Amino acid sequence: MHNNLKKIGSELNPNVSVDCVIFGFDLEKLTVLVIDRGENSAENGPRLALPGNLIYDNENLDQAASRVLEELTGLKDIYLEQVGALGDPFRIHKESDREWLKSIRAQPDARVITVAYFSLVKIEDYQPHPSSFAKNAEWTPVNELSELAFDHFEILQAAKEKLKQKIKIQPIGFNLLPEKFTLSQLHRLYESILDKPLDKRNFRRKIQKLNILSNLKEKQRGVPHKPSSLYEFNEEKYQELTQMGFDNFGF
Amino acid sequence: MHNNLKKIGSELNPNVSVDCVIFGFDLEKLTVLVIDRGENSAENGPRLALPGNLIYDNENLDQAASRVLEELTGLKDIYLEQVGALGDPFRIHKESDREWLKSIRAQPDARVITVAYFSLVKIEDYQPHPSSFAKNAEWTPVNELSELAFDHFEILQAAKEKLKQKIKIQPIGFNLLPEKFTLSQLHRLYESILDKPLDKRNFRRKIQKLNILSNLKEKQRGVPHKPSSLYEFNEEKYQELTQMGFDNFGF
DNA sequence: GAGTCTTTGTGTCATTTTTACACTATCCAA
DNA sequence: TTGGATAGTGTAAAAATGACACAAAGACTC
Repeated sequence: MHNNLKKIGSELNPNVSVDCVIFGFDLEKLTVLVIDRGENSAENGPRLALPGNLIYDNENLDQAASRVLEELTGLKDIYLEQVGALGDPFRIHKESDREWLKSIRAQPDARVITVAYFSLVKIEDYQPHPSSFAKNAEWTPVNELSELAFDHFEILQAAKEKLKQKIKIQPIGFNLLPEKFTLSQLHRLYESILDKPLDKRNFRRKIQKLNILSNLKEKQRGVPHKPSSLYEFNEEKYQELTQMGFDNFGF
Repeated sequence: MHNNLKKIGSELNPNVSVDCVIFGFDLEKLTVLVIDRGENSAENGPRLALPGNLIYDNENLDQAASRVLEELTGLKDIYLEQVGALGDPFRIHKESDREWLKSIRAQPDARVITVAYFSLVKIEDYQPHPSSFAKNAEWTPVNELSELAFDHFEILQAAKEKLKQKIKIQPIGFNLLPEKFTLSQLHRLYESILDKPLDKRNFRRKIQKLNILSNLKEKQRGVPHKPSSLYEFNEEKYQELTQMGFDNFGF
C-alpha cells in the first residue's frame, strides 16, 4: 500500500478519528457510502457505519481521512472537504458500539473526538472494495438510513446540511453525475439535495444561465418516452464558478 | 470557579485543543481578541495568540471552548460557533512556540489537533481580564494583525471567511453593536466584514426591508456634523430571522 | 398502425429585486 | 457666516423571480 512509508515510526493517536461521508447519486436519489461492520457488531445495535478510524500521529487530518477511506472502502483520490469536529465525551453511548470497539481498538475507552469529512463522487466510478473491519461497503439512499453506529447519523445530517449550503454558492453535479447526463437528472439531483421540489422551467432557465452546460447533439436511447438531450459540463467554466462562487442560487 | 465539579477526576487531553476567535467592532473596524503571552515567548516569534488551550477529557468541545476563553480572558456566557478543526502534525513550526509550550505543557511535543471557534460580541460589554498564561488580552483591529502564534493566523482567516458566509444568510450586528447605533455604523460593520464598499442607499434600503430595526426617536449628540438617528434591533424579529436565515443578502 | 403512456421541452407575463447615481439638510467649529 | 463633515433621501432602467399549461417524441400494446 502506498502509505507504508508514511507510517513508519508513527502511532495511532487514540484520541482523534476521522469519519467520511461520501455522497453519490444513482440518478434517482442521493446516496451515501456506508460500511457494514458485520454480524458481531449487531447484537443490539446498528451494523452500519460511516467509514472512519483513528488518525496516525504523523499525518494531517486530510491525509488521515483519505487513508481511512481507502483502507475501508478502496476509494481513493477523492477530494474531501471538512464538515467539522464532534466529540461529546459520552459520544459512545450504544452498548453495541462499546463492545465493538473492544475488538478493534487498543484503548477502547479513550475519549475520542472525530473530524468529519464529506465528498461527492460518481457512483459508477467508485465500486467500493471493503477491507479491514468493513465486512461490506455499499451505496445506500440517504433517506433510507435511520440509524448508524456512534454519532454517525448526526454526522450524516451535518454533512447533508453542509451540502445544502454549498449548493447555494457553488455549482454541484460535476462530481456526482456521469459524463453525459440529462437536465432532468440534474434537476432531480438538486431536488434531492435541497429536499424540496423545484419548478422545472425555472430550474432549467436558471441552470442554463450559469453557462456551465454544453448541449451535446445527442439523445438518450431506448427510453419508453420522449428521449432527452444529453449534456456535459463545460469543465473550464465549471471550475471557474467553483472558484468564484456565486452569491445566489436561491431556490 | 464554576467548572470545578466537572473537572474532578478528569485530565487534560494532550492531543486536542480549542482556540477562540472573538470578534468585536469598535464602530470603525472589525477587531479580534488576542492574548499576549508575554516577553518570554517573544525571543524570535510573535507574542500574540488567540485564546486557546487543551481540553479536558470529560468536557465536550463547546464546553472546553467556553472554559478556555474564560480562563484566559475572563469572558464568559458567550455563544461560540465552530469554525473547524486544524491539525497539521508540523503545526508548531516556530521555534519560539515550541519553547513556549515547554513552559506550559506536560507533554510539549504531543501532536495536537485544535478545534477553532468563533463568536461576535459587543466590545463595551466585555472588558477582558487576562489570567493564566495570558499576560494581557486586548481587542486588536483584524487588519493590523499579520502574524500570530502557531497557526492562529490561519485560524483567524478561516473565521473571517466563515463570518463572511454567515452574513449572507443571517442578520449580523446584534451581538457586535451597542444597544443604540446608527445606520452608518451598521453599514461600516458590513463593509468591514465583507471587505468591500457597499452603496449607502442600497444598503439602507435592503437592511430596512429586513424589518429588524426600530428607529428610536432619538439623535446622536455632540457630533460635528448632522446627527444621525439612533436605531435598535427588534430582538424578536432579529431572532426569528436568525433562526430562519434568508436565502440572499447578496451584496 | 392507432392509441396510450410517459417524460421532455418550451414562453410569457406580472411582480420583485437590483443597480447606479447626486444633491440637500443638519450640526459643529472656526 | 462660512466651511467641513456626515446624514438622509428617490428614481428609472435592467435583471431576476415565480407561477403556470400544452405540444412533441419515442416505446409499447393490442
